[in-house]
Amino acid sequence: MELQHLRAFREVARELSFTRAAHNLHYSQPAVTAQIKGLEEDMGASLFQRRGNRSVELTPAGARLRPLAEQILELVDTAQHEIAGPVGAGGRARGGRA
Amino acid sequence: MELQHLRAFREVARELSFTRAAHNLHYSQPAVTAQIKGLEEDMGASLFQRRGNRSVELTPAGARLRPLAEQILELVDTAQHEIAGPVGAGGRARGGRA
DNA sequence: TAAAAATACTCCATAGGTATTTTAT
DNA sequence: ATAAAATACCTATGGAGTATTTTTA
Repeated sequence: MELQHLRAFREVARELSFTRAAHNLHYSQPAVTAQIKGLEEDMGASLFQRRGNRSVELTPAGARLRPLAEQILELVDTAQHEIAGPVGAGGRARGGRA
Repeated sequence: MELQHLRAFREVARELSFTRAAHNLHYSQPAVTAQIKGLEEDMGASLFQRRGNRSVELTPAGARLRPLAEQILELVDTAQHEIAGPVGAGGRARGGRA
């Protein structure tokens, strides 16, 4: 499982569109398709029900993954702020915080 | 941030040794060094205090990251079980717990 | 037919390995 | 001198893009 794939998954789940998700994430549509595919293989389950041109919907597995993905990404975000941000402590404040 | 890097981080943090962590994770020592380095650059902070041959210790930033990393990886693990487990065929959840 | 996802193909970045060097005790 | 991490170097995998095809409403 890769965080990038989870991000793609989250976006597609929100948009219910690979194309829009790709646009939002600044990826090409095929890239998102590949990311989701990779995640699906990784999870051993289909996450979305694709149907040609219109309507993408979450499979039961996708629906179960959704909240987990959000939690994970939120935690990652927290980590990024907790660590990257207040690094000055213990080390040395690089003149940042006002 | 990459999950693989977090796994490496977690292992090094536990072992306080790049070599042992590498061994446990079935990676080469340089691979782990690179993973940690990547994570550090990604986080914008040193995570370990390396000192030549002996003694690796967590920096304050590393210490802060540790619990977050464990939470994230645990959640990932949960996801892997929740999704990959009860899905089986890519089709439908058969009376799965909802 | 149209709109959206999948596929084919290529390129480049990077992850990983082996061999070696550097570092600190 | 030794033990451990860092560095150098090479290779292979895969992630991303563009162009195109397939699909179904």
